[in-house]
Amino acid sequence: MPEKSYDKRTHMCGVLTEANIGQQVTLNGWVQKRRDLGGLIFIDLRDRAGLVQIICDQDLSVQAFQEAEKLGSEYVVSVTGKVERRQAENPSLATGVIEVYAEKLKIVNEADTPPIYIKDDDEVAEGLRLKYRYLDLRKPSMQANLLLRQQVSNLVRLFLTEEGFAEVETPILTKPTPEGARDYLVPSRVNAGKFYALPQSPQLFKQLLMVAGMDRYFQIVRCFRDEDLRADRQPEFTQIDCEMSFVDQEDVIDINSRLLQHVLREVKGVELTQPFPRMTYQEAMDKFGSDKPDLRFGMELIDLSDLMAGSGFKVFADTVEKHGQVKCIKVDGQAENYSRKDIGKLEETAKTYGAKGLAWMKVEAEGVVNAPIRKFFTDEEIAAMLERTKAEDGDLLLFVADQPSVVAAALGHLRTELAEKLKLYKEDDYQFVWITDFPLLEYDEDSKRYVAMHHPFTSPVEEDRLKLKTDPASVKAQAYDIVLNGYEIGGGSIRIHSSEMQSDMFRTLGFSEEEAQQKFGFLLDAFRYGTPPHGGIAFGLDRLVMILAGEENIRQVIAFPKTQNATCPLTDAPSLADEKQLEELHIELASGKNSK
RNA sequence: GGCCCGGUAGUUCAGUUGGUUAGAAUGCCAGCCUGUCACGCUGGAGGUCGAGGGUUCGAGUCCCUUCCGGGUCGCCA
Repeated sequence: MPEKSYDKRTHMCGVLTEANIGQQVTLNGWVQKRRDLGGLIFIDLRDRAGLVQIICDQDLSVQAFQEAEKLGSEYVVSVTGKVERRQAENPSLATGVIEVYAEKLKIVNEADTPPIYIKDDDEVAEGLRLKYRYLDLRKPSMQANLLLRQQVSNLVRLFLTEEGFAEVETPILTKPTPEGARDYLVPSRVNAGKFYALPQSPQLFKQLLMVAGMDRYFQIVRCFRDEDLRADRQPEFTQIDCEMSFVDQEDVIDINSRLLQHVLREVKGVELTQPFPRMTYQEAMDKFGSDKPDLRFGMELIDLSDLMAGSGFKVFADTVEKHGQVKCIKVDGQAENYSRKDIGKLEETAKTYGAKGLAWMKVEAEGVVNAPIRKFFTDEEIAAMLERTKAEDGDLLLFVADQPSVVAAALGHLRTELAEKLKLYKEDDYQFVWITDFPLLEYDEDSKRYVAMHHPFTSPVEEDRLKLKTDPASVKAQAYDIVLNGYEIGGGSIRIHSSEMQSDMFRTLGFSEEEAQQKFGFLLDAFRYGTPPHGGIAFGLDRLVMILAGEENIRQVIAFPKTQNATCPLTDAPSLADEKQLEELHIELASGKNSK
């Protein structure tokens, strides 16, 4: 019988310590690095557990030495030898006090020179990293991210299971949803001309599971949305999806706060106190200009509208007159560090969010205000502004005057941009906040109708129920988002559980009776057979793991992500279909010609 | 769909006002080297300057188009 190409390993590379000194071990791994000193060859051998140094000395083993001479980067080898204490320790390596004296070395498989560096501090273009993802994933940081992801999934799964949640799978081939994001469509071969959609979320199925009496459901589930990508958005992503029966908003918030507390404790060793902070949507927008405020730092938006109403600065006064706002943020101690040019750049940022400009003031020594707009204000007005903003010498004030949504967007984004630049927060700080009291509906100018802010199955708060017909815009929703460090990592609501209420909601959204029946008839039917009050939440697992991993990009915690173009450089998906396949699927391309 | 940034050696980048043969580091190849760990030393190979078109005596450099990557606005119930 021919000898196997490798010897069975006894240990992982990265786990060897002083305790193994004197032991004979067999390691299987990849050549991270070979240092050939002529008569002596060092190899850094890598596996998932880490690196260990192998030493090949011809006085000890001619076989091992001769094989080692042939090694290149990323060759797969099998090494047997004795663990010994090093002559010179390497404190930067976990296994740095020991090394393995190779007695036998087998080249298990050769490797072409890798096109990208396989080390954590590389700066290889991301497109290349994705094309050679199987090499990129050999990097310790990427392996750590994937393992962290598994750890979080496991913690969630165990926690929810212990809390009585049942894990149930729901269909991936499902029905297109009229509201919400664009669907990925899947043609049906056996039903000519008909399509499934990939789920944007298992929303309706989890509600049906509540009707089914499952009481508490969860699923760690892939979801799909055919929208443009961002650093924190992929077209397919994973949700931790939960639903509970006979609960109110407080119940859902409580259990999920405890879930997050548990995850943070286990993963980060951080002890968060309960209850988590709360903020209404309105308060978040007013103070932070965002419904996902980053609470790791202050720099809140300060409203000066009342002071500016009759001021000498016409731009501000007129804006207030037209029901707009004048707000500012105070950048502590940065007056000297921001030149006009720097402020000009900030103004460009403000303009991307619709602001017409960015006014500024620098408070110099002894309360003297330096600003192009200084001349428009009386001393009393300046004094009032300084008092309101609590501005001190050396502070920089940045003002935006516009309609409230523009002021919020512009100052909200400036706030986070400045905080990042000025490092106003610690990387290992985890600030959760629940955002509540969202509006149920918002008016959509494009379609000239109300659309659900969360989704059309969200229940209004009890006291606003009757206003659904008379004053839809003022109705608050029993909806809540959980925000971590400025990222929305989850959101949910108490759902509508009566058929009539759900019909009312569809009417408010402008659906005809027929449309509602055709699109959601199955839900309305289900609701007639004894539906418990229910509600739930869904977390974005990728985003949560991204934050816990300290990454700024969701692709870093997904094994095989898509590029901004929603393509995969590794597999070259999406690709053209062959003609036969299209024919089977009853598809004719718009060009009129199906071809490769 | 809009805006911004980028694309030059396998990789990361530099490349002046448009001007001779497009450079560096690293990687790779060859030789030397018994305590390296960013090993060292010597030598070498390696380029469709993303693609196409234009301006020019002359384009990596200027103009137009286009493709690709990243960020972002819109979009993401």
